[in-house]
Amino acid sequence: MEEAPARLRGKASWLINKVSLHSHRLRNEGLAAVDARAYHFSILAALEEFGPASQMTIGQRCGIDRSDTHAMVNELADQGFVVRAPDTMDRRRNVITITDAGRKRLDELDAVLGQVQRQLLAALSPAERKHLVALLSRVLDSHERTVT
Amino acid sequence: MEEAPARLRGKASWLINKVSLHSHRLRNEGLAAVDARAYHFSILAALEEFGPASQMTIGQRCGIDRSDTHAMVNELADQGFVVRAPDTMDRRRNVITITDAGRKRLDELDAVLGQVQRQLLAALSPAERKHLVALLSRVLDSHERTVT
DNA sequence: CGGATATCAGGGGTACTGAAATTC
DNA sequence: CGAATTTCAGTATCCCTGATATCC
Repeated sequence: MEEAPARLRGKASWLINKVSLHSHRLRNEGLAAVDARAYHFSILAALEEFGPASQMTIGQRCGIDRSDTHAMVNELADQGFVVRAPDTMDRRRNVITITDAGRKRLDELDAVLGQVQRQLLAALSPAERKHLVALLSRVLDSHERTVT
Repeated sequence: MEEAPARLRGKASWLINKVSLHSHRLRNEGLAAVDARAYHFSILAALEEFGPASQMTIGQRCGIDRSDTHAMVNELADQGFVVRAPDTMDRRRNVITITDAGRKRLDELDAVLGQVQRQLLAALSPAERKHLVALLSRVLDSHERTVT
């Protein structure tokens, strides 16, 4: 790409969008190599950290839409990384539980995504990477807290 | 959204994706209020800064796909903000030129997007906003330069 | 001829919406 | 009854590819 117009280059919204595209590409390439998708990692991470949960709860924790959560849980269940079982206490719910294979898968995907972070932020020093993560976290928090 | 899993919160790729979603939402809301789209601003900015150009060149400068460039130029031409004329030197090309109305429109959209930046980065101090833009610019440059 | 541009048709992924069925 | 959860069907936008026609 040629040099972009100054009015674009200076805008955070444009930069974030462009960096997000590179991030998407690197992430999907890395995960495709192990036959996984980004949502797989998100869901497994939520189940490992917070324990078994309904699909609704998983979606809220990961920021995944209810429709998409359903499809992704299906894929993970087909691969044996989670188990879907009806909740005996509240039969509207399904309880999703991570399996031992799912835990291994989570660690595998975490390693892949760690490498993706290094590729994505290769131009920054370790201290700068932490600073970028901190700044983005504060921006994100400010928008997610106001929703509630 | 509830608190996301730590494995997600710490990853730059995940943060960028989430922030990008908020950015998209704020930007589209702001632009929709004046009946515009993000690509309109990009194209007008490129024409104003670099002068009349073919659709191919505009696309390269703004990072817009050739198919989308065509449709967006159509919209801008319908609104009288640009003029499309065949290039007398090279009749494969269309030369796109910004109009006076287009220049006014560019300033209008720039003001809207300036407000969007302030909303998006409301949690950060002016110095932190500059730092974030600088970090993102370096990340972006490192990925766009290697492509060539 | 090869190479470049513009145009059209359409695919694929992601985020999202509406509505039905079930259960609390 | 209203509210919550799951599930399915479908929409919208964006990014991208393939193919064709035209012209250098």
